[in-house]
Amino acid sequence: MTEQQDENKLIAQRRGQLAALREQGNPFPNDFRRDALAADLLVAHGDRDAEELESLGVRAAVGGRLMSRRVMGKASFAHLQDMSGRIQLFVQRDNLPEGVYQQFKKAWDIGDVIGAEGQLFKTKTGELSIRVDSIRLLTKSLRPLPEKHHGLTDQEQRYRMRYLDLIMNEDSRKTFRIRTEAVRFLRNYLDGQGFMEVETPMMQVIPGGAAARPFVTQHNALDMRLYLRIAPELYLKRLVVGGFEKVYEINRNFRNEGLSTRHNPEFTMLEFYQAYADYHDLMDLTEDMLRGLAEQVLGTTKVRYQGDEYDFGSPFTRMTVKESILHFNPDIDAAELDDLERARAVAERLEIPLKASHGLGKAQIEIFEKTVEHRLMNPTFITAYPTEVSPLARRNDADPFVTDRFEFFVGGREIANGFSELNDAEDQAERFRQQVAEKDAGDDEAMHYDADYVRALEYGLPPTAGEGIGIDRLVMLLTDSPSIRDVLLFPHMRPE
RNA sequence: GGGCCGUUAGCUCAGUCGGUAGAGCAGUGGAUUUUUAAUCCAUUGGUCAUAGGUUCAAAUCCUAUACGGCCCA
Repeated sequence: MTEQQDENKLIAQRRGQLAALREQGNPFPNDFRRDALAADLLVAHGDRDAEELESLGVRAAVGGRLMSRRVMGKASFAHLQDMSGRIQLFVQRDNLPEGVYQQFKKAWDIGDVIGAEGQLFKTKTGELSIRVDSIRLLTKSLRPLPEKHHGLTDQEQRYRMRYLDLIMNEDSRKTFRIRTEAVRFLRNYLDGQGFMEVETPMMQVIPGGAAARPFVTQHNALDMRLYLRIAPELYLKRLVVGGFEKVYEINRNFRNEGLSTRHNPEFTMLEFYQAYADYHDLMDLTEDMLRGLAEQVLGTTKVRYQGDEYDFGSPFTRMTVKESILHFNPDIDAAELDDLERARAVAERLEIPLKASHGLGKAQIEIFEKTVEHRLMNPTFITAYPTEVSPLARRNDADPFVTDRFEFFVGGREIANGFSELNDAEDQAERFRQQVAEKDAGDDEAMHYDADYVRALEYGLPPTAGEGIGIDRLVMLLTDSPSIRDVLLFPHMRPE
């Protein structure tokens, strides 16, 4: 958008007012100091009656954005909005120095940032208000705010101009406060369990730890290609090798994929690793942590999402991939899932396209994703993922066809993925070689061979379990948001 | 990538069968010293997303493009 394109008469008018204000001095002063927030005043004095307030004579200086103005001749009511909420101002001509009321009425606009001071009182309708005896313009706003009662509803504008969305929509402010509170809870929880927060590279020479297409960038001085990370996993496990036996990181991952209501190119992941633990321990931890999270952030373990309700209070369901397929597909026989040819026939019946290179494990997962995943509504752990689709997970001792791995689902969506780590360096090397073969065969999401990671494992990774939790999807659940864009302050958008 | 829907005043939205572009809020002028979607009177404001096409005539019908929303892969 060019500078001039969206100018209009309303903006021109305000520029005129600003020019007039410049004549009188700096229209952007920064010497006003407030001593109260709207919500704090309401908490402290909202319940007092008119006489009590009058006798107490409480004064307050508030700063905020002018959100409404009702002029009734020589007196006006207005609402000021600050970071905490809103408070009403009662502005009277005869209570202000000569000329100030006229400025308030004519030169200032809704949307301007104002500082005001006066005594608290109750209006005859009982609303706590400030009887203003001092008021100043602190920032002139040049653009008109959206309509006061419908607000800003256009999704595109809400995403592109989040600042305006935040000014206008309390729901939006609430969503991002919950997001911050949720992340804070998770940090506190893990800190309390003795985990250490760390930061690992966002730019990697070999993008590892997940199956995804990376973003590519260029380091000029070293003249080399670098990748934005798709996961921190392999670095966090190097730290466990180094003796930091309980670590976590909350940070951005980048995946070069399409956009959808569940996908943004950059998204936030919590990953944590714990030595001398297995995937059962992490399921227990996850269950306790997420139940506590819901209680802390929502005040209840019943999470309402898009008209449904998910119960985080009861023990989370746990079943294997195969059990879940049989549970949701009564027409499939257990034996059909144990034979590649028969599993392929099942996939064909379900209209799932399989590549010739896909083995039995991949076939099972395709059937699972098509028929089970979207039906896992209440919190559910699915375990025993095939080794074929789990190149970094430890094989199960009793059944090496599967790994000691789980994924966690709520509302039909994958929220977390965890497993006992593969710490057999020779097995890991072999699995990397298989991934490379798949990449050579055309799978551009297959992993690279990471020789330094294998070398780290050769020094010895203690028995360890690790997990990743998708923060954005978790916050979507907690805030009843239908799109990932609703929980990202600045979601990725095509250029205007 | 495919399908469906949307784009009209600063914002929220109407716009009939193709026949002069509408409302509310905001703004502007006026009245108003307890309003809170304040009220009352008057009033300004439009590249109907963009580019083509059909037609005597297009916001309206057709095509393409852009951006967005929803669903599917």
